[in-house]
Amino acid sequence: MFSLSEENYIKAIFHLQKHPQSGVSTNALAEEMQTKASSVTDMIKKLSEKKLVIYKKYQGVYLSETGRETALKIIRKHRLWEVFLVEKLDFSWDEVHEVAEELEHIKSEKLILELDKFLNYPKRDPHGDPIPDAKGNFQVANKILLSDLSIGEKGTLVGVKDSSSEFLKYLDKNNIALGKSIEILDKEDFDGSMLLKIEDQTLRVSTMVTINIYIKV
Amino acid sequence: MFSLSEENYIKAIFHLQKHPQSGVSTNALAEEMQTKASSVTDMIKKLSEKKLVIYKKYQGVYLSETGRETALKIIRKHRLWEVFLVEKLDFSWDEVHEVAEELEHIKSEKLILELDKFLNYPKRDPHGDPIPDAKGNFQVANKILLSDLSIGEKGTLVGVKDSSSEFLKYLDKNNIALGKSIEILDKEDFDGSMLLKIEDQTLRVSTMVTINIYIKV
DNA sequence: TTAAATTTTTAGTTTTAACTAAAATAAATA
DNA sequence: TATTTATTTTAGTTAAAACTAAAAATTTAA
Repeated sequence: MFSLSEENYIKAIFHLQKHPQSGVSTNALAEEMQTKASSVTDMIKKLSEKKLVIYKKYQGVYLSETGRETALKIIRKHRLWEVFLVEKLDFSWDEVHEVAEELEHIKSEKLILELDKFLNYPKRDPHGDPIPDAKGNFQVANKILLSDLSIGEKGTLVGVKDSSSEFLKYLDKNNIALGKSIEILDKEDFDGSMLLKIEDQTLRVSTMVTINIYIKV
Repeated sequence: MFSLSEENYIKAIFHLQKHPQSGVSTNALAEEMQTKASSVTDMIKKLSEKKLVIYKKYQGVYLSETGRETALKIIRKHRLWEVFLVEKLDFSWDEVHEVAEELEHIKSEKLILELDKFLNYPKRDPHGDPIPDAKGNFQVANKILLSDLSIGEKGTLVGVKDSSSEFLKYLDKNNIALGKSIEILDKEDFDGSMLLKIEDQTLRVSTMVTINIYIKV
């Protein structure tokens, strides 16, 4: 149906489109895809001809409805495979991304349907991100960034924004994991760092950490 | 490491090399790869530069030791995924090949090590073919073609030569499966067809069938 | 509101892996 | 052995997806 490269572009546009409501810029896409702006323009033209994106010169690019559906299918596959790797093959949450990046492109409806069943229809991946169902629907959690909480507020860790291996290993090392309860004991106005009570332990973390953790209050 | 196309060529050469002890011909490879002889020549030159094959113009091509190891790794992955699909995801043995053709190219040592463990180190795939271990070793079964048996001989069905969906569905329909005991009740000299006793049923099959079933006597 | 800086697009190349057509080599046959 | 036939290789193209360098459009700033 679509080439590897086309699928990766669609996915990248989907991820970048979330933040701004405006179109995705050529440069932003080039950055995300680790390529040059000129290559992006070429590919966008192709995707536009295939009706996967809406594109006007110099105006940025948007996913069409078909494009959005395509993106959600790929994301569904990616996240289901991540669950598989962690729950069945003993991968840790910082090891799954790269492999899932490859597995997400395997083309078989049945494979994903059966994998979903085998995993018992999981709703979230190992990083707390929602898994779209076969129709592309998924629940958007009412989560907020840890950095937006004030002293005294409490919540549960439900996701991470940065899924890099480095960040996840830091969390592991400090015993911070999905589902743990967190309370803000203190917050430093100066640099935004926080003193947290995570279950029974107390820990001071920098803004780099607080802006990458999602909390459900 | 190697491109998708390179891996598929290596695999094809491995499969074709089994039969004749001589080199694999350009035309045979073209047939196997569903491409033109000229494309094959191009690719063989590249594989030769990468030391995966041994090649002299007009002399056919052979896998080098590295090439053989590479082929066995891909075959190991293919067959492990087939076991996964059948045992965990309820695929039938005629549905697994295509998907495994894609999965076999996923690049992760850990993935295959863990998958092997998860499946409890299977020795054979759903079609009875041996699965190489992590070092590339596998047991060669002392199997023979059903067509080579004579009236009165008995054995167990241990594999199929043709793994096409059509053939496998034919076997399913007639209740012929791996592990079943088979006895030759009669054999027609004229066309090679056989009257078989398979467990409790009696069935007449054509040569097309007998030359594609492996028996262990 | 021009001029400078930035972003984006165009034009032209490169690489990979295919292709066609024609030439070269090897094998088969008269 | 000479000639015909079949196989294999070479030469030159094509398409996808990247690239560089330069031109065009947009945005920012003087």
